Amino acid sequence: MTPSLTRRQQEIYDYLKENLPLYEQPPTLNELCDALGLSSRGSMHKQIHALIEAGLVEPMNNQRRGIRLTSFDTTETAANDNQLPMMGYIAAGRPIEAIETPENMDVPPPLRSEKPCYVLQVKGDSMSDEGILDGDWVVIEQKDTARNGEIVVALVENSDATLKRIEQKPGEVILHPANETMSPMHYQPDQVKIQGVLVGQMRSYR
Amino acid sequence: MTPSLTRRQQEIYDYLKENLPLYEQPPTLNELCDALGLSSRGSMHKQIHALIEAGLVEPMNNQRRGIRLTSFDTTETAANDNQLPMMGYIAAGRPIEAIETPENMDVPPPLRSEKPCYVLQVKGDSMSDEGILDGDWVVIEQKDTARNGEIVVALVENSDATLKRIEQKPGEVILHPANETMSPMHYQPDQVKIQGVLVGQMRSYR
DNA sequence: GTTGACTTGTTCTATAAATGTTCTATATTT
DNA sequence: AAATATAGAACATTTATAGAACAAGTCAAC
Repeated sequence: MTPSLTRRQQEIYDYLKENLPLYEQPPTLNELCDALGLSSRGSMHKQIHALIEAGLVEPMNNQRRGIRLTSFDTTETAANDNQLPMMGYIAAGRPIEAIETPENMDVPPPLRSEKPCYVLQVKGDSMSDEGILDGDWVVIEQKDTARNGEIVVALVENSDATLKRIEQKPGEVILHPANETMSPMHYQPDQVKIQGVLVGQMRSYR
Repeated sequence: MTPSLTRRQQEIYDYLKENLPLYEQPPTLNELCDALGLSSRGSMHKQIHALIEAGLVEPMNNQRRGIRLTSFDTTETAANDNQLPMMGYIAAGRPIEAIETPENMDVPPPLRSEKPCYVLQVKGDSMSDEGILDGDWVVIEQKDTARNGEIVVALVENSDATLKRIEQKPGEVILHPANETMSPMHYQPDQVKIQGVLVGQMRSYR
């Protein structure tokens, strides 16, 4: 959290974070007074100066309309950090094929979780009955446990990676293939290692 | 945003961006004064000079009608803005259900085209055989033509919107349902209006 | 060509208004 | 009492503008 601000300072700072991008030009102190219900330009200046001291607002040396948030915080606000690493390819029944240097991909927030995630590209049609087609990108949250019914990246016998719905019972793990003509596969719990859980999927038709 | 311009500088710069292409020749300072409501050529010169200092206008050393924008800013216009409007919901056989105020969604570049695009959310399982499930987001490029085999948003009889593969023959348009148990539907070309082409798809499992 | 009026960019000074800055005084809260 | 918040006055600087003077090019008339 930001270095202890007073109530008013926090209020003004919140307002700036929220509304500064909406102005065509940064507002004057008087305009800020109107917006926040002050009537003294001098008072507003004092508050702004405190925010400058706190390193949250760029120092504005006599510049008119010079109020800008520190770059530190614009990044934190705009949080345009939607990039996740694209780690390789996954095809049912084969190990994950990692690529040398993972490239970053944009992944919108709804398609990922707050936890660490990565992206794989699907090879083959083994999951087509689940709506995951050849060439799709899948977003995987990195974790080693899952709830029943989730689709997981599972490593079987330390060699084969698959993307399947998981069902865990005492002493048994069942992987349900998407294709309904194929029967579920039963394993001992120590034969199956969960590498991640499917949280998002993307496809390009171009 | 451009390196902090004053209010007037921004106004003049915006005017130039907007209107410079409309002049047969770049305007003189006096013409700019007329256009922007100044009466002093000297004042206008001072403002233009500030824009030159800021790197937004080409330096014009005594040239007549020498005002030109720097190429710098064309790049800034094409800014890295991955946001597309989420316009509403599409369910097979019903009109598109528009929402009041479209919200913006992040859409990674591979899932969209260079042309204007928008996002719809799918309702129902009518496209599940194509790997498009209930709740998926689809990215649509706004255009009224398509190539055979593309998936389009088609408006049939001005009332029903569907997402289907299109096949266009002379005098006939065929819409192929994803579900193979259903038979293709044949229409007159003027019964079908193409509203866009599917270019991307996203799904959240959370 | 040369001349001279005209246009146009450039530089300068002066002025008014807007706006940031600093200060003092007073209330309010803790 | 100390910290916080506010108002308002006084001051300083920036911004915007006008207008004069000058230089350099343009163009028509001779």
